[in-house]
Amino acid sequence: MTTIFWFRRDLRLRDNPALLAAVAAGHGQVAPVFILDPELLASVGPARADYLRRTLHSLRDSLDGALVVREGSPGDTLAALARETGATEIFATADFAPRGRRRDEDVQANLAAEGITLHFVDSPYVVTPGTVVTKTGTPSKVFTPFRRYWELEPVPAPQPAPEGVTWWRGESVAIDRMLILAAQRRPHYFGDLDWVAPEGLGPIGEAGAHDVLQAFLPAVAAYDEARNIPGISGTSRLSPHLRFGTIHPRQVLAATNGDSRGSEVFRSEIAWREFYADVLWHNPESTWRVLQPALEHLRVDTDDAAIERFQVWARGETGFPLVDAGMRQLRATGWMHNRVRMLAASFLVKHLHLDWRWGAKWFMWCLIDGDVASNQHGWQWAAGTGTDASPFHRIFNPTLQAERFDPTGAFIHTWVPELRGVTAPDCLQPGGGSGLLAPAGYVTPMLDAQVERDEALARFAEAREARTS
DNA sequence: TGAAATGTTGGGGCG
DNA sequence: ACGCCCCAACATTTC
Repeated sequence: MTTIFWFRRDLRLRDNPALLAAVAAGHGQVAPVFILDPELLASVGPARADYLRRTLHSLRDSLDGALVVREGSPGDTLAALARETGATEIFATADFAPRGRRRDEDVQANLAAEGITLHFVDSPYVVTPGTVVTKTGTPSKVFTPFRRYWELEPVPAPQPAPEGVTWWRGESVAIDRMLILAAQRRPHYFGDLDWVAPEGLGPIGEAGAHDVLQAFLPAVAAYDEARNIPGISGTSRLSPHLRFGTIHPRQVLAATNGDSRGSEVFRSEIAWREFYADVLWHNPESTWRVLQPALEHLRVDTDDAAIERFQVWARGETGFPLVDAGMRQLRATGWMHNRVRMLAASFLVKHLHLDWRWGAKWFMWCLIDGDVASNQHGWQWAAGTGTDASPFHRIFNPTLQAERFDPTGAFIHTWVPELRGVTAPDCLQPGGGSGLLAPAGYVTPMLDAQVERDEALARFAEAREARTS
């Protein structure tokens, strides 16, 4: 009897244990479905929705056009599809983010009432969130011990794509309805910030993911140093593919298991992704609530002037070249180099005195790899509010970061064209330098970094005092 | 996966 | 030869 395979964050055919389970249970007869859930899509950012749309076209191609796309609530849609196909079993890869967990529990219960079994198999992670525990059986709140236990977990070998499957074919709505349903909920502080359709997204879909991985392999050995320089292509660029599961981290680890310092550091970055998923599993509220009680009442600005500052930051017009370069890269490509993400986040929290949630929201709006666990905890790390986060008083100096990580100004010149006529070290300075030939067209710095650093530390002291008194 | 302030040390110039 | 000072380089502390 035909089974249903519900695609979610695992948009691939290779190394997909849940899909293999669906094929086995259906004796080769499977109805592959992706559901456009208006409720969920409404708060998905436009960049990621567009990326997902392209990925779905690629998935449909690799299924010979058989991907069934339906619009509606997952429970009703799956029940209807079960009636059409006669299926009584549905398979999906388990989801571990708070909203997905809630949805999956509801859908599973509703389908069970109709005699349909929804099976959850595998996870988007090498090690399923919640399984890594210390010797005392408690989850690890600190990354380094987490990684030590994580590394001890067995890594199953990647499995091939299913063969000899007869894909069920049925009616679909247009994949491109994604663009209409997505990005409906805009926070007020975005104002009229427009969305720039990202360019240069790189190879799309499952085949694209493997192309990206292959292209990265020669660079793995140098990853430990190269990954910090935004001006060179030293990172894997796999994040959007891991986000949508066009490749599984198992497959990535299997290909990068060398013993160079570079591959060790790269595996560690995979471990960070899994650590954050694990933290979210144990603390679903950490999506929007700080994990450090001491910083719950850190004073942040929310008035009109603060909203204006937020938008200057989002547009990449702060006058701090490396921050602006990163923010413009984000808008133009839907992706930002991690080194610059950390700097931009530090700047929003420590120099602009804004709520990290605003920044996290903007990143989720623009990022093609935007993932609740990694994004929110990355922000909590930068804001000093997370578990095992950077202490609040670690404040990035935008100029020093530029001197260290973009010493020639290559990255700045790519994204801040106004500064192309200005060479390093001038182009690394606020406003692009204070030489006689001040760069035409570039903005003057929106603030004095020294002054705002002191202000951030004062607010930090204030929050700590309020906590202890 | 901070930065800045403060402290320590040791080489070398100099009287 | 010796003490003194300067200061770069590095280490530690503080925010």
